[in-house]
Formats: sequence, C-alpha cells, structure tokens
Amino acid sequence: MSLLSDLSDRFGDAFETAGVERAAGLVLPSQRPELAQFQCNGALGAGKRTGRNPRELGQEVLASIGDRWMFASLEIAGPGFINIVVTDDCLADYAQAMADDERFAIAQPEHRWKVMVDYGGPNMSKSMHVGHLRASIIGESLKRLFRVAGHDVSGDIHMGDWGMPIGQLIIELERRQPDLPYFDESFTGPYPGESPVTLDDLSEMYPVVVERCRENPDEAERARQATFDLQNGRAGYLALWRHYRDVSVAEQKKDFADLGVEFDLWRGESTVHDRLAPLVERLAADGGLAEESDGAIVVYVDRPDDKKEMPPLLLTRSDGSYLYSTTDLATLEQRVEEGYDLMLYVVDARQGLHFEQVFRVARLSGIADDSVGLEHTAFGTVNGPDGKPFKTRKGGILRLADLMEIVTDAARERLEEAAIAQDYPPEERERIARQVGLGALKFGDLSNHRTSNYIFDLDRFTSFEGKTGPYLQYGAVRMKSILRRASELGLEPGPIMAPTVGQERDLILRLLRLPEVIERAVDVRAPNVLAEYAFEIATDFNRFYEACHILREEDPVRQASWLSLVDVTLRTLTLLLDILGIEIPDRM
RNA sequence: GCCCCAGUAGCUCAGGGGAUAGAGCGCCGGCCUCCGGAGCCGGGAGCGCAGGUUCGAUUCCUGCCUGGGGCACCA
Repeated sequence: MSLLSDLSDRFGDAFETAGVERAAGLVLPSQRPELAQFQCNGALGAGKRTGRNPRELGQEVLASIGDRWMFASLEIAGPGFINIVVTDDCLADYAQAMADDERFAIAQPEHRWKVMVDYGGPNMSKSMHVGHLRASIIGESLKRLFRVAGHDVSGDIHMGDWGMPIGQLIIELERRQPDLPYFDESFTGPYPGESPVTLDDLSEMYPVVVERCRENPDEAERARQATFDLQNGRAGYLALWRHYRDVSVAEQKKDFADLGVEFDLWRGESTVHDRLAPLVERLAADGGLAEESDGAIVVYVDRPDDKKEMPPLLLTRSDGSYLYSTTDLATLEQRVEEGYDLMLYVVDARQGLHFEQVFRVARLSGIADDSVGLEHTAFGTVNGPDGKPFKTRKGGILRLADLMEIVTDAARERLEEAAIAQDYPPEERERIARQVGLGALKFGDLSNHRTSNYIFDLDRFTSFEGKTGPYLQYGAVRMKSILRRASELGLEPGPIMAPTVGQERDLILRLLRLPEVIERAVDVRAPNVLAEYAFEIATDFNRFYEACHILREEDPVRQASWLSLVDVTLRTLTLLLDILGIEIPDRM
C-alpha cells in the first residue's frame, strides 16, 4: 500500500468514527509545503454538509486517528484544513517498502481491462511527418502506462490502407505508365514481383493526384471507381495494392523502430475487408438501423436531445464502395469479438465527430454493449509559429526521419563540446546522440497536455537544458555514475534510514507519490502527468545530490542508506522514462 | 449558423473546488581544492471580459470577446 492511500485510510476511519462518510478522509500532498507534507480537506466539506463547525469536526477526527506513530504533527489550520507531517521513521519505512517492491507500491487495478490502443495510423504510401509524431508517441506511452498499471494491453497501428487514396494512386500510376499489366483486365499471368514504384514515388504522386481530383470531377469519379474495383477484388489492382503496401510498410517499420514505437498488431483497414459486406447487410436488413439515402447506405445517429447537428454515418458510397467509417465500425466489432473491453483511439482531435458517430452506431446496433469502453483519446494539432498546422519554411512537410536526424545532430554537437565524452568510442557517441536527441524530442512533445495544440519549435527540441528530456537523462546518468563508482569502491547499498537532511526528505516524499501519479495518469489518459512528475524527481534528486556528498560521507550506515535511495530513485525514474519511451544512456 | 477545443508571466507551457497560482526559456547576480556544471542557489511580472453556484472558483455553470478546429459519399 502507498503512503497516501494508507493515510487516507486512517483519516477515512476517523471520519467514520465521527459520523461522516469515509471519503472525506482523502489525503493529498500539501499545497503549502512549508506548512505540512500532506493535507486533508474533508472537514471543510463535511462540516458544511452536516452543519458542524469544520474546525471542531477536525479536532474530533484527530482525536480518533489511529497509528499515531506515523505522525510527527497533526494540526487544524485556517477554516478547517488538517495539516499532516509524518515522522522521518515512517518515511524511511515506506521508502524501504517501495525499494523492496518490484511494483513500487503501485496497486493492481480493481478491474483488469483488456485494452486496445489504436494509434499511429499512418496512411499507406506516405512518408511519416511531424503530424504522425504525436499519434505515435502518445499512443506508445499510453500503451506502456496501462501495462505498468497492470492492464492487459495491445497496440494496433491501424494503417489507412483501404480507402480513396489507394484508388487515387492507382489512377495516377495508370496515367503515367498505362502499359503496366496491372491495368490490363485481360492479363492473366503472374504479376511482376518487383514494385513498379518506390515510396518516394508514391509520396510524390499523392499530392499531384489529390489536386487533380479536386479540380476535375471526372478524375475524382475515376478514383472512386478504382477504389470500388479494388475493394471488389480486381486482380491487377490488388496486386498493385500489395506493392504499395509493401513499400510503405518497409519504410514505416524502420521509422517506428527508430522512434522506439512497437506495435503488437500491424493491422489496417484492409484487414476487416471480409467483414464489411456482411456487416452492412446485417445493419441494412429489415428492421435494421441502416437505410438508403441518395444511393448511399447510412445510419442516422441523431438524437432528439442533441444540441448540435449530427449527420448520419455513411456505411457505403452511392456506388457501394466502403469508407473509413465502415472499416472503423467493422474493426470495432472485431475487437469486441476478441474480448477487448476498453478501446482507446489515439487520434487527432479533429476526428471527434467521426468517432462520436461510429461509437453511436456501435451502441445502437449492439456491436458494443455498455460494458465496453470506447474512447476517442484525442490530441491537439502541431502548429507552426503562425498558429497554423506546421510547415517548413519552404511550405513543405518535415519528414519524421529528417526531424529525428536534426535532433540527433544537435545532440551529437553538444556531446562533442563535452570534455567528458572525448574518449567515448564513436559507436557509443552515436548511440548517445540518438538517445538524447530523441529524449529531447519526446519529452518536448509529451510534456504538453495531450489535448492542447502546441507550437512546434525546433529550438525546443534541440535544447538540452532546463525542463527537457536530456535534463532527466542527465540526472539518471549521475545516479548510475554514483552507483558504479560506489560498486568499484566496494560500497554496498543498505537499509534506508530516517532522512536527516531537507533535500533527502523532499526526495523521499516525492518518490512516495508514484502510485497516485500513475493512477492519475491512467485516469486522464495523459502522459504529461508523468513527464511533469519525472521532472520533479530529477530536480529533487539534483538538489539532494548538491546537498549530500554520498561518496564522501563518513558514516557508512548513512552512506549505505543514501546509496539505496539513489538506487530506488534511479529505478523510479527509469520506469517513468520507459513509459514515456525515453532511453537512458550509461553516460553522456 | 450549429458544435468542439483553447485563452494563465515578455515567450513556450503546467496546474486534482481549497490557504500565498507554478516551471522552463530569456534577462541579472552568485556556486567552497566537492560523487559529472546537460547541474545548483537567488532576483520581476500573470488567471480574456461579465455574471452565477459555493463557506471558498484559474478550476464548475451561463453569456460575450479572441484564436484554432469540425459539420454525409476524404481520411
């Protein structure tokens, strides 16, 4: 059990004894650290509700508090705050328990969810750019967070590989190379094993054909037809589609591997193709939800109490081809059948209406009953300095691979300035540069709240001082360095003693909050909660480090205790950075 | 027009109905023969506006202003 939950239990008991609901006993870290370590505000609200004087109620609660050994002081302050300071021995006990526990006192969840995190979502045939950064690292972080919290989690990339863009790329290639066998309906022989295009070709073709379809309705119609034919199994198009998919996936695998993002499932819209027709048929059957409208099949999802206009969800176009609404619904159905009971769609906030529509159809049709959690875990847009979606100076997009190279270059430069790194082998320097560059990039992104738009600032991702990823990595490296040198000197970590120095006490107090921080991050599905907390740990450690010279300490018992404290701090920070997807070098 | 999200320090951002709203950057000044100075310590300034709920509102509600986004055959 964590210190905070134990304290809340003690106070819950005491409030119950005083005739008040035990929820009033909730204990939180104090907002006024100079007054107390913890506070309980329950007497204020409960006093109001029961018509009792909050200060008197507080006194009554304090009178029946159990386990007095834990407390150094308990006071009523102001209108009825209960200020709590625990003893240093109590802190030492809890710190030791945390150090001895593989789960760091993180509680197992009451309900172990089978969670599907749907994130990344790159479209086929396009190189990944900065816009994919958030989807990828927020999703990866949430996946790891839920795992640490004790849930059963899978991550699915859910590639966009079955919609209109493919039809567009088919007609674009046909325009350029009409003689390829993929376009010859009479062709029977095996299609070439080599792809006629590279991913670079596709990336160049895509905006061209999109523009043409926008200007010319006939071209748009042809793209729709090609999409329809592909979805209905035209052999040449399918063969071509496989080439497109293969060249796309090859590069995406590399990009995601470089980024440290690992999917359990590499599915896509096309994965559920066989489910689409039966699904639509079932929904359109007599008495079903779906109906025809202007040739298309739609489901009306508006409700009488809707405050806003709620358009119907389109299941098919008027030509019978499918849209991403259809594949999303079919994918949702597949996931329910596979037993997932919580689905997190880590997707740009701008798709909010789409998910609301899909979720409504899932509920109305009974595809997902109320026991299944469906959430659009939305995130904000990455904007340029002008407040518009980010573009490079030339107006183009910045490829993710190029961005990773830029931050790695900056980290390498910084490393070359560092005297300490002069004799590192080149391979290690390269590895450190990559870890530090990515650390800056990921922390810079994840420390923003998930839902807020933020301004993309390259300087921020290439600066390594202050509240940055490298600051946290550096703190961890210092810890590793101390433990390494202690080991060389034959010094062993020992039992954690009661803290005697302010900075030491502050560090322990910070560490003991871990279980509640994890809980809160899970509740709000927000990695920035962890980023903030990890920064506070690193800061508290750096202060402790300045105040207490561990390797020079003359009292061997205290020194051994400090080594244990460094060890548990390092393990805690490592856990947090791992959830954020940030690696820690051995030295930097 | 309707709906969603946001407006906090010069800039970029945190902030869980509670007491005196926090960081980082930038600017100024300091850090002992000391475990790694990508560090530590000190210094100024702020909750868009108007109401409401509450003992108490940056936080919840309403309206307005400003910015971003969405609104059936794209994803």
